[in-house]
Amino acid sequence: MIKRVSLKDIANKVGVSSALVSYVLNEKFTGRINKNVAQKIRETAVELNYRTNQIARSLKTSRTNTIGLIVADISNPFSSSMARVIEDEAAKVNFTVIFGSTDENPTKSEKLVDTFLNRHVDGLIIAPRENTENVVQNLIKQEVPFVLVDRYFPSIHTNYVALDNFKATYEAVEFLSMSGFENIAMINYQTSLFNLNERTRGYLTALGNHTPNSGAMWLKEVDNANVEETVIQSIDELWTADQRPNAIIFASNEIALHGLKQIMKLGIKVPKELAVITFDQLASWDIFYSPLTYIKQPLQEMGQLATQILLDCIEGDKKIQQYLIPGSLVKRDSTKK
Amino acid sequence: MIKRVSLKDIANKVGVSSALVSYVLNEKFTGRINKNVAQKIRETAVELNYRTNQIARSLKTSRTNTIGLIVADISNPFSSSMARVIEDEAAKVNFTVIFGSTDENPTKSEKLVDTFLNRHVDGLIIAPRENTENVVQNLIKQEVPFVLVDRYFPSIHTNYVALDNFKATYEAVEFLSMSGFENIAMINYQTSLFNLNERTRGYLTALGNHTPNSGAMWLKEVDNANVEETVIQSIDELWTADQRPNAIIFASNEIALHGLKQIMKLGIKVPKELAVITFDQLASWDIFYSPLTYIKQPLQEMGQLATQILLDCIEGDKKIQQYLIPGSLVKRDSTKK
DNA sequence: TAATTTTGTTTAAACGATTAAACACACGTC
DNA sequence: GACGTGTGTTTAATCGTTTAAACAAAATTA
Repeated sequence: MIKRVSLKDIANKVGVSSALVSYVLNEKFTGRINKNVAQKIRETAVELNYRTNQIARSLKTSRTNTIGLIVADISNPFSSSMARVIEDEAAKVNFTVIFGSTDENPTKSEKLVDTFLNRHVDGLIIAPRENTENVVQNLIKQEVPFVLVDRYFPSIHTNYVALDNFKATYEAVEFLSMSGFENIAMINYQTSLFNLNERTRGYLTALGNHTPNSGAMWLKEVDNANVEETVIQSIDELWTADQRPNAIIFASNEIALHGLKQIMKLGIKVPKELAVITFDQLASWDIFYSPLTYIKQPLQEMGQLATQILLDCIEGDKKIQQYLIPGSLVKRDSTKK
Repeated sequence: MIKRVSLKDIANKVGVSSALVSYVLNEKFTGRINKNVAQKIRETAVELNYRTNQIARSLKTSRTNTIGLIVADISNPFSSSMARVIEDEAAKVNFTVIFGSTDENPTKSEKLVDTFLNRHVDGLIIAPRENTENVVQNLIKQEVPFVLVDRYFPSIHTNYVALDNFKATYEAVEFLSMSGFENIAMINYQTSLFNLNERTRGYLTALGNHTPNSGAMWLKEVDNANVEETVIQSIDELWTADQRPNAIIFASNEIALHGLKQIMKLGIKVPKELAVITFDQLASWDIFYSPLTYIKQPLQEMGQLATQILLDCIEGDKKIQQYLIPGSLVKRDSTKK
């Protein structure tokens, strides 16, 4: 790359000290500085095409105006949509976002946090993977500003912004019941992640209320490491069971995509034979032959809130902020009786 | 944030100069340095939980080990998948990726490039938007290492990696013809972007070869600023025309999603009444009632190649590298006669 | 034994900004 | 004429690394 123009270059050209140039360009002490000199400096800066060296500035100010975003996989539509919201929100205050995907891999998680801290990000937004409580604890110990999104650990006192998963699935089940679907199945991950288990809890609680003693015969939990296969198997099992469900809730967009494929393969009629509710807002849901009813996560709100909380935190705000945001059930053909 | 440990802290604790600590931790002059002292330094570094301040290092070395990725919209599956590949490829050589979305907005494009250059990224990977030749020209003038992906300007001599769009659509049309679909429509953007026009050119050329004098009566070009509406309108027009097409190619995943919805709405039977081919590999294509035949872009290969070329370029390689990579047609139900 | 080489380490100057403190000068005041 | 007060600008230290060059002591050579 070509040699870049520094404050000193401007200073030399104008015939002043580089301190003065810095003051002018940062609009400090505007009252005291000679108007003509200031003008001259600004003109020369433009003329030489000066751009601040953020690196040097960061070293001095120990602020990088950078947010680190850590998600499971940036190519997942949920993550990338969130990334987009955060990017926009950060840009408003001149922050940039660097990102990394953990692949739900604990070593990668730690490594990413490390890398980002080496780069002195001002703060982190993290969708933490399973069993990374220690990573989070470390961040607290090091007083790194951070916010958890989507997922959080109820046992750790941190900032977080997440969907009210319990309420969301509870309401989904309730809606199905009200619509006349009584045999409601659900496929979720076999996991220790609190937020996902809240989905199961919402499901079971609502079932308890509406169809007493239904037990958990229609709850399937699939293997994170082998989602496709175990989802297919779950659908098969549900469909060959003595008593078939007539509705199903998929607890994630990934599960839903595999599940729907198997539903198509088995020729199951949606919603006639099986009503379907899924999570997240995906373009895909529109082009399924029976447009899907889905639980919409308020991505925009969650992303903005998370960014805002992080910025507060970076500004030194010590107050811990925790938000559970309600989802909304978007009702369409796949749950029409 | 808590005060961080510096080289000096280690140096003081061990009783040596910080230069020596730097040499040890960077494994320079390993032959000369006393093994015991080196060992002691390494131990102390671990003990104090030292992490290099990348900012300081960057200032000195003028290398940030950072790649700037500029796409139209990170939440688009094509962009986010590409981002993921680039992230992984960059991580292998300890590079981090910062990203920004231009929204196909020229001012935002320039601003992003500016921001990233201020942050002294070592290089850029860009999917350039329409009419940003000047931005690209500026990068060349400033000798900033960069690679264009997906899109490029044939008039400017730059590194690029893109799909062989001409060939891809040519082959798609050819395949449809061979399968017995003669009345082939295409919906593309009304644009000046070379790569998209190559799709049109491939389509028209193939048509010329296979169904002489068919003209362009089935070619529709939609408005970038108003995609949904104009796609719907295009489908309607095609379907009410004197002579209906019996096959259609959607030139992007965005166009396809809108188009498929309208196809569903009109009750058009795929592939009986209308065969469909679309671009990109999306999960959505699997859950359309007639799984879609699509032109798969070799994302993995493109992302890796782009990153590799950029790294070469950063290393000082002056050779311009240009790649057009063939896509592959994944044949499924939506084009079965 | 003196000169040279090798070995191990330190010194000090960068990188490019920020910013507290110092400075020089003009002006008014007692 | 001594003193304060404002005004406009500069000096110089600092952030935490890297790295060429200097240095001192020990080992080798002549």
